[in-house]
Amino acid sequence: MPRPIDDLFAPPDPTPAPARPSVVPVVVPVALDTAYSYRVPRDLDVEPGAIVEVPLGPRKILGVVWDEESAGGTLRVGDNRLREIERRFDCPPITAGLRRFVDRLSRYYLMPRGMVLRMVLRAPEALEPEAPIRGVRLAGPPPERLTGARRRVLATMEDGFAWSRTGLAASAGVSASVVDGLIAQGTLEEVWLPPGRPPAAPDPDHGGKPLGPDQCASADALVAAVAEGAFRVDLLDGVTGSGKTEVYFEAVAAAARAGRQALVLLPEIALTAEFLDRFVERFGVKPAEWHSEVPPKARARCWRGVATGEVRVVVGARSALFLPFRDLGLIVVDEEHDGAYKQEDGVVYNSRDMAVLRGRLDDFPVILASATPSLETWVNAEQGRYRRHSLPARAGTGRLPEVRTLDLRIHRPAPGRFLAPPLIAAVRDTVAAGRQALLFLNRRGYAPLTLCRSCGHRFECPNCSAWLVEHRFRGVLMCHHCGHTVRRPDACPECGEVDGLVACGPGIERIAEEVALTFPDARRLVLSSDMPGGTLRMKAELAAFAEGAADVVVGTQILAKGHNFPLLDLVGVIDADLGLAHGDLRAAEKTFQLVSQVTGRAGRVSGGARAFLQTRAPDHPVLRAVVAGDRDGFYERESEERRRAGMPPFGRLAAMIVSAESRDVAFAQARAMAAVAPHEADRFVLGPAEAPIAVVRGRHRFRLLLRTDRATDLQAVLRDWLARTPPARGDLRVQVDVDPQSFL
DNA sequence: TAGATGCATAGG
DNA sequence: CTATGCATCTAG
Repeated sequence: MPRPIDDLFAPPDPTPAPARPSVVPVVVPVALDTAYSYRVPRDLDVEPGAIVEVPLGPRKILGVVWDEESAGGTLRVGDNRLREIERRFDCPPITAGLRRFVDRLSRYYLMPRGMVLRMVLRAPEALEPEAPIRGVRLAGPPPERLTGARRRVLATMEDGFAWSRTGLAASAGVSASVVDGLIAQGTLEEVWLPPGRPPAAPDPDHGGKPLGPDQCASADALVAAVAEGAFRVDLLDGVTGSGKTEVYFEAVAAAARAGRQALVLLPEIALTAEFLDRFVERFGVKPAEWHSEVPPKARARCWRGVATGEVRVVVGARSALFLPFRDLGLIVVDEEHDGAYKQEDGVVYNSRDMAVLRGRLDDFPVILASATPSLETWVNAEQGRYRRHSLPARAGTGRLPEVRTLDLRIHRPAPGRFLAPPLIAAVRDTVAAGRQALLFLNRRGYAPLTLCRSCGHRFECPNCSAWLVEHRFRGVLMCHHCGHTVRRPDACPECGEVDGLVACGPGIERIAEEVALTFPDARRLVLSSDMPGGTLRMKAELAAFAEGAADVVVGTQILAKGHNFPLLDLVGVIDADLGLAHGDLRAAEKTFQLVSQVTGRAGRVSGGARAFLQTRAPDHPVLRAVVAGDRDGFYERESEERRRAGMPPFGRLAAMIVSAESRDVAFAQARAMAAVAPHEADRFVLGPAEAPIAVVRGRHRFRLLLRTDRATDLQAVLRDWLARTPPARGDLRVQVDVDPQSFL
């Protein structure tokens, strides 16, 4: 065969092919930090990044061939007792960028490298080619005995197409054995169906709304950043409803045009059906999705497609950051301030920060979008590390609502009630005008405190010394710290008084009750994350409300998150002081974000919308900033206060999380660790009231906070603390939390 | 992390 | 004596 002409003029290969290394480092997805050495069989070709199967102790597990320089130990080249790599999977290698990402993340959060790699290898089915699906198609005459079930199957098959066995059974409403019976009769025959394809590539020119002038300017800057392709961070900072999504869609389109992959991170993607619709509108196809509710097959397909480069755009939750992109050219972190970006369980990491790290390691731009940026992002923009693009006004015909406080000391609700008269009047007007009202209270249940009228006994959690919250609908008292639940008693356990228990303060159920009494003719809807039906039902109800299926919605946090309610004219915040009181050092920031987001739901399409903040502290700077729409003023004051207190982002904050199944065991360890806290100059705090901060999967957790002013390496301080920590015994676990978002 | 091992205790 | 449960150890 003649050689191509270019080859004839190519200089001869200057160096002979390097001898294949006979021993390579392999990182395995278990709690180990250093790579282990394995021999490479003669007939096997492996390079760093190759995904392999290796023996480890008694089992065989996945591993990734690592780089000698960063393997974390020395390669045991001379050791003749090394075990051998079993096989190499037929799939693209993990890129150098992702390997460096695993290295850096594990250092930053003091996690064993293997545990971080485990998050990359989360779809083991993706490594084997997808098996063809057993399908059936019509092949012969109807069976002799034509039962009802069989008739339904045949009716379903009338379209003449091949069906998968399970799909057919489900669609016809019969069990799979009916289908098998028809195969045995010769009516149907078995065929192999090709496995499903990964989602089609988005079309950057499919559609798009015309952008306003501010949107255009921002979009142009972001598109230019993507075209240039180098690392930088852009903050897209636009008020609620300013059309940020459309703006960053242009950056995604630019990445698609440049033939590079893009990742859009969303908090709590399971709820964002609306986002997917907008994506389809803009790009003509659905994006590949990656989050915990994606079923295994689709998950494997997504992973594989991302690795081969076939999948161009992924929309995902925080874990999508660990997908093995072949050529990632852009990450967008939408609602970057959202706490859902922080993983608090297992490997602790904040994916907003790690998105920036990934962009730096692979040299591509990262876009952070939010109407209420986190303080650290705002400060980074102020200091010029991030470029800031502001969208100060709503897109289209929308206008920001007029926000005012309602001083509850003046506008007193009726006894035992929680809605102030002006808010009641506003709801009435709004509903009468055929528009919608939203009442927000960030507290689940009926009442946060139950006490005995005759002896003053308070119901407290035996684990946490927090008040038990009454859930009247379920008839229980429940601890929101640890989940401890008891049936609501009729009599006081202290003095035995019957029917003397009173509910104090409002929860969302109680507001719903008051709304039903106050507006009996309005169509009402209650939404709370703990209601039966889960995500699916919530999604449906949010969509129904957006379409006008109710006049008044009462709900918790869930209402603050990015939904578009075109008919919404009024927002009432039942307790705007909630969240300002407790000891969370980010309380002001979080309250500002939450109240801004929830009031920002109104007036998305038309002007004249209003928002009321019920409060006992109308002069609180956070509320005044929301009322005045003075975002920059708020951020300036808050950052000044943080700077003075040496709190993040100006000082370093970290925590040890101590957990065990037994509260006492965990607490004892926390105390012991407090005794060896690292450095006199570092200020150290055991969690507030020395109470467990949470119970996660049945484990009581304490958090030990470390605040340090030293310009030293936080990791070094923590490593030192860990080293002097008394050894964890039994099921006790100690883990590090760098820059915790809250310590309550 | 997960499986193997070793030790203490309960039951016959 | 075995069965069982739990803490501890270790992997190339």
